[in-house]
Amino acid sequence: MASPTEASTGPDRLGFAVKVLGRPGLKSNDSRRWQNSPHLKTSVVYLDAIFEYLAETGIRMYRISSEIAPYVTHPDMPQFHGQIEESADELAELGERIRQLDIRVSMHPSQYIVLNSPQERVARSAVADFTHHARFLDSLGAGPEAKIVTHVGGVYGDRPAAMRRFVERYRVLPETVKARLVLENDEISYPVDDIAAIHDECGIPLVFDILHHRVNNPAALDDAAACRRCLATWPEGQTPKVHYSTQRTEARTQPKGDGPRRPAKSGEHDDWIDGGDFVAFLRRLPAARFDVMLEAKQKDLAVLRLREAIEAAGMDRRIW
DNA sequence: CGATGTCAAGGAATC
DNA sequence: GATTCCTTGACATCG
Repeated sequence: MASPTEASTGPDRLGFAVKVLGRPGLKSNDSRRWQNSPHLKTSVVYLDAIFEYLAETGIRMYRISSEIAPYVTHPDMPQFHGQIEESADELAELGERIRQLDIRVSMHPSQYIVLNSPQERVARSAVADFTHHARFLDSLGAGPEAKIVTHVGGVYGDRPAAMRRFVERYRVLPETVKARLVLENDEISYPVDDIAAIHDECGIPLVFDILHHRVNNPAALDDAAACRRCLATWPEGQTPKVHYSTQRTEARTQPKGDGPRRPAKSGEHDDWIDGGDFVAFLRRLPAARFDVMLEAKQKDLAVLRLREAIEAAGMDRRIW
């Protein structure tokens, strides 16, 4: 790499999360239960096949399942805790392949990982979980753009105090975690202006999620302004990342018969990305560079379909 | 084989 | 303090 940074000079990236739909039989992690001794090494074999598929389709961004190392932080199952070390060779090899393919990877720990919880036990286990995620990405030899995405957490009846707890706990995280942790606006509790305030306190980079913003935007910031606010929080030389999805407008399962149609729940992801909306969004941010993680139910198929809309629109801004 | 129950974990609303 | 929903898929067991 020519510069100390790793920002790509190619087009910005379009990616998807975890599950592959475009080819039958590809699994994203070893999800067997503990009785059957699942292992990270098995997940790595699965990932290898997924990256082969990504190479064939030219998809250059992918969110790895946070269940990749089964039970690795489970408090009652110490026999699972050494999986990352046990898989060091396999992970190094996989990481080499990921770098050759120039794929940006990320992870997104589950809803149970809550750094700002008033319960010390919960906060400690969040730190342990982040640490394990960082250790996994480090074992791949992934660069600094391989991020771990989280939310602020709960409100607990006192928003300022809950935000302060996030900041205080972020400040004392291990450096390996701080190098990778990024904060996303959520659909219920913490909109962009709140996470921006948290960034101002502790410097954590922000991931703009457009769907969450559209359903949780009390400050009435427009999409492009809110996005710009988040993009500006990233360190020089790292390409920011944005989450993009289209809101489902009609419930997936409808009552049988001629009865009234049931509306979708607010904030539910649609199967696909609205290409016209996406192109319009990008056109409002002509000078900005950022990678886009799509969160559509049709996963990789939605990436492939969105490419068609981008091409048809004849965009100047390059994203693929 | 198809149907059904289960899964480590938190938060919030409800009673 | 206990219960249920949130949301998701796929494993695992049952009939």
